[in-house]
Amino acid sequence: MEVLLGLLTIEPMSGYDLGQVIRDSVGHFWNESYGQIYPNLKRLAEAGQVTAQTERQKGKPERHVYSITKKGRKRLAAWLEVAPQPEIPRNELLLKLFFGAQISPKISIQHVERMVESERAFLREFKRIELEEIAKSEQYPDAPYWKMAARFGQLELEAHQRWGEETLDELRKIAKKQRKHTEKRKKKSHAEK
Amino acid sequence: MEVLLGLLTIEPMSGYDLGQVIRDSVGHFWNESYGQIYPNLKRLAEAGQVTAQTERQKGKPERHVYSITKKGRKRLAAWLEVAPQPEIPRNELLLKLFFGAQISPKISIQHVERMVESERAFLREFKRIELEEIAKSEQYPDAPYWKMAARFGQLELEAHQRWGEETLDELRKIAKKQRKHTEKRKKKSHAEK
DNA sequence: TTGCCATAGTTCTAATAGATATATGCTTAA
DNA sequence: TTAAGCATATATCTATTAGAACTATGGCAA
Repeated sequence: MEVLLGLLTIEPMSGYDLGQVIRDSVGHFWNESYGQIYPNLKRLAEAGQVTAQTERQKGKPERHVYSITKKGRKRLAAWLEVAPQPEIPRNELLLKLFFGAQISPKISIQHVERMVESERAFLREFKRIELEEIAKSEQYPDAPYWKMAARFGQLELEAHQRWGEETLDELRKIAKKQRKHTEKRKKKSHAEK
Repeated sequence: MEVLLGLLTIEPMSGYDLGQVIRDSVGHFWNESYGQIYPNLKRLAEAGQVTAQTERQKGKPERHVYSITKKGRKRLAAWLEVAPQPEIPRNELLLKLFFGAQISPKISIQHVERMVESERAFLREFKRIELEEIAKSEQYPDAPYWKMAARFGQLELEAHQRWGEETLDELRKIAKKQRKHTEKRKKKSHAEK
């Protein structure tokens, strides 16, 4: 909920815009579905923490643009000062890997490869964002903070890539060992025929 | 739900045990509340994927020990082969940092320091676990997989520590600059009196 | 004309954390 | 002796959330 207030300090926006901006600016560490955005904007408006202006648009549907109020800024500031709660972890890849002995190592290899590949694309995206932030840093007082948040994502992705490489090595060793073992088995069974 | 099946492949356990084991073994990347554990065990039992045995205990309440069935093993294996979905991020510290320009840098410093300190304790815990895993690795076919999952946590924590240090440096610079600016302001306002 | 896409918003379902509560016993302190 | 605290063990409930599914407005292309 407070992410809406935070983003409205940058500029007034519609619910749809907020959804887009959340995805594009804080999406690597925060998520908010439209199922929450719209009802929460309504709540915030009722509480006098944002105001809504209806706009007619050419070629598009009519939209409600929300602006933060003084009251909203106060609420945001109060929230920002509260100690953050830790993230609740829920990493399906790791859970599947943890029980990996129940399946072929080839499957685990695929799971890890998929992650490594998709996160590589995100890493490239961070490089691009970094260049943009440098260009913007004179315009916005928030920019150093944005950069710090982005840096977290970058370091995390680098750690994931490193882990991915190590883990693929290990899994390939296990797969090789198993193949050997399977071949041994086959040989033995052939000899028995 | 499938984490329950996975852990029951290791040994039969009660719901309470499962809660403890989840916290202690996969807790750095997976969470499951008792609000899910009990209803899900019931569901799994109804589906014939686990069986329940009631035990009387001396000095403690009666307990239901669950064992995985063949059917349960099949379900687990099928689930393990499905491509994992990415984690939904929700990192409150980063969100609060992102909007840090709205508050004093001192508050942001506190938030980051708190994280660095608490994750340092987790890092020490990983070192301890690592020694244990080495000792166990002959006993369990799963042990290499457990080690890989633990390694992820370790690398992630190291990345967080690194980020924390960089970020505290940066925040301290901002705070210093602001203090200077505030003193300049004070001087100026004093001169105007 | 229909389908697709983008903008814009709403409702609904399934899932989850964690708070709260209950129950069984044992131990310790008042 | 009683109450509180603790561990084991389970169950219920509330608030929150993602994302699927849906509706609406327009424009453009097949």
